[in-house]
Amino acid sequence: MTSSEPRWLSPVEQRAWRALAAVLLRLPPALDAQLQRDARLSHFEYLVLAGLSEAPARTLRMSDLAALCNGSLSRLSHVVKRLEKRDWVRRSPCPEDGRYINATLTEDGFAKLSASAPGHVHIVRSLVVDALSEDQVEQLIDIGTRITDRIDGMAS
Amino acid sequence: MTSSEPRWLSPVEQRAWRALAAVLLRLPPALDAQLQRDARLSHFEYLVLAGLSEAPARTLRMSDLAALCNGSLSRLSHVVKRLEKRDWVRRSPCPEDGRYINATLTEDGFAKLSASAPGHVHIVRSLVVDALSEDQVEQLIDIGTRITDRIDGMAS
DNA sequence: GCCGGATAGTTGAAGCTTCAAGTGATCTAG
DNA sequence: CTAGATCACTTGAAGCTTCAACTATCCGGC
Repeated sequence: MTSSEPRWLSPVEQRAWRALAAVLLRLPPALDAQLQRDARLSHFEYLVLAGLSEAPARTLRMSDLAALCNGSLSRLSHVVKRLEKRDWVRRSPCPEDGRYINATLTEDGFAKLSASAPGHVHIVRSLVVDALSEDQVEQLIDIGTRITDRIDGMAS
Repeated sequence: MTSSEPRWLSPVEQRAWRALAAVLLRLPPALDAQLQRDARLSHFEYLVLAGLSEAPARTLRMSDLAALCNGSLSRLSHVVKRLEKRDWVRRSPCPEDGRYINATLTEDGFAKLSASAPGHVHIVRSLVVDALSEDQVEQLIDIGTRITDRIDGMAS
């Protein structure tokens, strides 16, 4: 028998998966709603600005930035185009290797991020961090890492 | 001082939040990719079929189904329209209260779900459930519930 | 040197979600 | 009994993401 009955989830496993699925479905809209309302920014746009702000010279190659933000290069390209239009990011080809493009956070972009950060941190605290015990915060690091490691290992 | 310096995240809290954010950004595409490739279904479409399949008479009101699937009524309405076009779901007004609409899983829809379920369960196992220890699976129930409870309490 | 392949990024179309506005049914106050 | 409010749902447009195709640069062998 090549493909017999699959191993269905046990009741506990089902509850865990449903709990995670609910978070996957409902947390992103909640985060986006706050950022959209208070800063007219999507969560992914915020991540791009935040990622650049912590890089040396506030500059990162597009591909490195995409990996940092857990997004595809195509998605990033579209988003950076929008951010460039608002003068929060600038793009310039890398002098050493013409294939690379460097994205740089502008002064305006940094100001925008600084203004938006408190509100964002506040909702992350109230919906996630402050909802969990200290142990759970530690557990979340391990749980999240294990899941993303599995996703990384998918190209096998 | 009305709004002083916000309480930034501690290093451990940051790592936990980043780990969760990575899951939010990368797990849904991974699930969608498998379902799209093997069943030409989005994860949300799968959830709709699965939700109906477990309901009495494989029928649920649109608004109850939306809540069950953690989606907006508008989103569900669009998705059910697509599923109806493929003859996997049927809609009919509720006789008792003309405001409600009942969505029913068809025989074809049930067959489609049955055919898609093993592949979906397999990826949920390999990316999530089997990646975690027993304790972590239990913890995930509590962590996820706490987060969604906070989101529920947002209308305050 | 130069051709083929690999790498980095962009683009446009198609598809999905959200938002705001709209429809129609039912409740409720007077 | 009826006018207005509320509720359940739908719709169309706008915006975002994905996918596949494309451009442009660089490396490696000959």
